[in-house]
Amino acid sequence: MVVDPARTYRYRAEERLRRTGARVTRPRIEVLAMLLAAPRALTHHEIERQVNRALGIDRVTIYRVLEWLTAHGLAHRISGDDRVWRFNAAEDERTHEHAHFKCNDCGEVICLDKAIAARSVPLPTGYRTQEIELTVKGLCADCVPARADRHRRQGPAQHRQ
Amino acid sequence: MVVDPARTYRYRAEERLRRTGARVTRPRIEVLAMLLAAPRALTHHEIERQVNRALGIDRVTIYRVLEWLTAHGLAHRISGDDRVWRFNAAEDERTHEHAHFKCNDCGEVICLDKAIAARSVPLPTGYRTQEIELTVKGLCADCVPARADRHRRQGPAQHRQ
DNA sequence: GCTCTTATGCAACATGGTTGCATTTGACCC
DNA sequence: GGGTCAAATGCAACCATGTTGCATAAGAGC
Repeated sequence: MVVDPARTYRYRAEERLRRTGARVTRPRIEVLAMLLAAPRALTHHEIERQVNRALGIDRVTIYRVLEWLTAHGLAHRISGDDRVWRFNAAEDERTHEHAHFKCNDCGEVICLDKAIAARSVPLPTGYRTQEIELTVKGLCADCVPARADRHRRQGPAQHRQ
Repeated sequence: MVVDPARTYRYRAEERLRRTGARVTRPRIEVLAMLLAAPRALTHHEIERQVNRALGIDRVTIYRVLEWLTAHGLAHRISGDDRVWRFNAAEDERTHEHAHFKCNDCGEVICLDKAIAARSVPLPTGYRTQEIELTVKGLCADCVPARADRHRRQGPAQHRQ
């Protein structure tokens, strides 16, 4: 039996939305489905390009949907050093460990959640830890081979947004 | 013997600038002196408020000076989740470990460099680590006691910028 | 299908940072 | 001390990312 993959993600998205008790709307379904389908964290831009073009959903709505999904634990937001937020579907509706990898060349961000035990870090007296965020930066599998080459000719790639 | 502390920092700043071999200018001296004097990372805003008001140095120049200091290893840039860059004087002109504490209440950022051994983190096949960035978030010594209290009355504080 | 709340779309705005270009200035040389 | 010239500065205009206010549309319970 052949299934349209996008449809499957939409269905899963709808289900999750329904569980929150809030309204299940087209923009929420589409954005969450896109996050569920993505193998890495997506920027507002990437989502807008697809969802706005296909369905004419407004960019402000997308911002608001992303904020709402984050607030309701269906997605989480990763802030990098390029001043662009990236979003993931929350794997299992509990908070995750905020461990990420970011490619210094193409800007790709992926989650590393597992494996990273958030150990305690010594702080000055009186300070209190609430969360620990670990970001590994480097080169992703696509950029490791491409890099030396590309740099010789034209400098680093534009980051995906 | 009594010494004007600001003058001392300016002197140290000048010395470091001179060692780079590049031009030693007023904006560079002032900005670097301010970073050297600060016990925590400063935002462009904080620097601008002081340096622009006192000396009329342009905000664009401050941006460029900060960029230049960073590129020359005299300062480093910390990017938080509020889309604001913060700057530290580089302690010893070698790269540091990028371990920071950020207060979730007032936004203060301090360096934790020591103590945090950058251990290796397992990545997917083909990925390569270049740097590891560790940010601990929580409450600073000033905000731990103030918080419960303030929250009851008026919500969290504005971050410093 | 009616009603009421909530979400959406649109336009205008805010913030943080960048670029282009004419003018000024630090540093080297005499 | 003064001349020279590349490099730094100041200014204005710009850009990217994200926000706000408000009128309209559309879920969901009945």
